[in-house]
Amino acid sequence: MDSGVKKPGVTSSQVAEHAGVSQSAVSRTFTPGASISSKTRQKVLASAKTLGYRPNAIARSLITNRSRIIAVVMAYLENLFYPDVLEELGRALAAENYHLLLFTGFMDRDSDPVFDQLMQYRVDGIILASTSLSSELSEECATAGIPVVLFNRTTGRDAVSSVTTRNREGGKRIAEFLVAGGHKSFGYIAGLENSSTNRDRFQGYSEGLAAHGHTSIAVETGNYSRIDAQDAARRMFARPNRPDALFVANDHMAVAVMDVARYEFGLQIPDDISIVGYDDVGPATWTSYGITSMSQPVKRMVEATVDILMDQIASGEIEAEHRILNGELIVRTSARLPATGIVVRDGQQIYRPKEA
Amino acid sequence: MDSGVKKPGVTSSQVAEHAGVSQSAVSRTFTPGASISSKTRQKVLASAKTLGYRPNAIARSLITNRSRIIAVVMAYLENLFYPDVLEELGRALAAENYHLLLFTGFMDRDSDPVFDQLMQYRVDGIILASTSLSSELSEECATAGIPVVLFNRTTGRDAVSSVTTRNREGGKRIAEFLVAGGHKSFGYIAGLENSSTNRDRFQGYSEGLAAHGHTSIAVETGNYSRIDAQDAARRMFARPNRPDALFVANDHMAVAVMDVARYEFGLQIPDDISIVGYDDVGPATWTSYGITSMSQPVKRMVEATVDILMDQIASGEIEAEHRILNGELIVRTSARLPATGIVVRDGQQIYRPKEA
DNA sequence: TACAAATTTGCATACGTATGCAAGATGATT
DNA sequence: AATCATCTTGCATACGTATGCAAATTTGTA
Repeated sequence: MDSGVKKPGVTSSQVAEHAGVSQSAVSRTFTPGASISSKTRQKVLASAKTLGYRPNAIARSLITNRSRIIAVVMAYLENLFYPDVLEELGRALAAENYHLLLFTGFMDRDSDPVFDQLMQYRVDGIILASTSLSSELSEECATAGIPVVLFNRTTGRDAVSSVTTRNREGGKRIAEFLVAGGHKSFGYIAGLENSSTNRDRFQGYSEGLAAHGHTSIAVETGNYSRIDAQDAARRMFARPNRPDALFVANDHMAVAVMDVARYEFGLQIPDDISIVGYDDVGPATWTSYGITSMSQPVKRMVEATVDILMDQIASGEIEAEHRILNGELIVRTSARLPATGIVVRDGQQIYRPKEA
Repeated sequence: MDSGVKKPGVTSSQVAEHAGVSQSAVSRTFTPGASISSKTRQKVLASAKTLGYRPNAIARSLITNRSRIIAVVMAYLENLFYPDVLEELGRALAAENYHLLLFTGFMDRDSDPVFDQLMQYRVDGIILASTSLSSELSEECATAGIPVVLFNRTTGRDAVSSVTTRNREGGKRIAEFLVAGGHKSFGYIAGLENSSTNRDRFQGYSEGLAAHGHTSIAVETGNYSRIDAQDAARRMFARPNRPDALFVANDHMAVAVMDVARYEFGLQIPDDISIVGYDDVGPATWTSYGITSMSQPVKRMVEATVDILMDQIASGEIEAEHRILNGELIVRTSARLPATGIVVRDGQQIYRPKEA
């Protein structure tokens, strides 16, 4: 039964009075690197403890023009890859004493309200980890002078920083792997059609196949969504000339595709059809699926992202920077094995054809 | 190649000057319900648009003592139930014009730093959706006068609000379902041992079984973690008297348990063993698993949570409130079916024994 | 038209902190 | 002991907005 009023909150002035020093002294006590003698510092800390004082981050932000808040925009969390990323981001940002303001669940082109919110909170940086978000948003932010990093995505004009993996090379390696496995007909379940990851992966895939004389690819679109992927799979498997090798643009869709293959079409994997995914995340690693998949190194991607942001915040320079990391083709049970090229590293089977 | 300085940011005074009015007028234009004529309002809005002005939420917070930020604390996102909750929370809070500050990835008892951060940002409310978080934290926040809601969790002393489902009744219904299915020996894969959900689910389960004369339950602990659940399953299935009915405390563990059962022990589900889970989330619904599971109505739980917070913020009264919602036992393929009691609602099979 | 009531406006101040500047305290060097 | 360099400290002010109060304006009424 508390009073109906709002919490009062102890201020630095109150601490100052209690400790018999100036408000400045209190401020300096809680400002790393400020000029303060250890004697008064101790006095202040003691008073602060007894009064239960904590610096008001809001007021601090107002004067320093730094909120120590990073906005993270993610269209959806249904794909476990993103929760994974989110958790790592939380860790990495906390380590830098930054905090994470999450925006999610609005995958329409109607990005303006989000942008408004971002601007209103004067966030110090923005991470766009959404494959389906208007790329105007990123430009808008950059124009406003706020560091932006595209996570797992790029835009055509590279005015804004990004962190990605070699999606094209990944698609190519998958093609080589499937060709080496002796497959003859190939399919592709696409992600969001206007996303850079989808474009790059498919480009690499088709280039890789073309290099071995395979120029025809059966394509259906799953939009990186489970439901759409199921429908795409149904169309794919109902084709008269069903492919015997299938690259699904991410693992999230791949598990849905595998369920359709097994339980709706009675297909044996990998005997009747080989399936390869992308991300190496969550269910892909479970025994039921065991998806052969190009990995994306989440931890290193997150490190790079935070690194770029911290750099730009510290320097004030917003020069676009592009970090491109390597993945590996993790070999499991969802696709037929080629005769050679599989090596073991860190207890995992990976595909590494000798490049010559 | 921008200048090295920080973004300037348009202020209300600049807008005021441009529009030929006072700063107060600008403020009132952006304050719903404030006293302002529509004529000056239009002038201000026009100037604001041309200058690209957006109210500074930080400065506003300082004076109103309201940050419009809700802190969400989640220990881990590995279990898809939580990303699901997170996405709904994002939606619900955005609808109320609140924002979501996410804290995650620190499941140690070392909660003090988190608490510090929360306090420093003067968040308007806190949602603790973490099963493994020190319950002291919640009391601390309540003491500080900040509304707190425990999500999917309670503490012994009900000084702090909570939103849960009827876990005990859920456990009981699962017991009845398995007994009605003709099972004779029963097991339980436990969640975190000191969590309220685990305690309540197990209590209901054992009460329900006891009511039919089954007093011995094989228990192993999976700590709501995938890895631990696998180990627990191995121990469980290696027992000489392996149970033929198994209640796994949540779906996240249940899928791991099913994989162990099928691929390490060669068990047929549900012929050799029936498995029932809890949450009705993610993989549980996939064909590969098809877990019979007690549902938790995420959407309604989130609504209740936000509702409680908004009430307490608006009124300033922090009277603990406990919302307890109902779930249903969704029947799929992971457990043997009882002869009666299964009804169809909304296209789903659920178990509803006639209570008499 | 005159006057009261209601509405709108600007002034001034407050929110809680950080920081440049000058004054004061301390220590080092001869 | 005297001079100078180095630290500490407090004062005053600024950050960008909201709001009580009184003055100014508009609206309504007789």
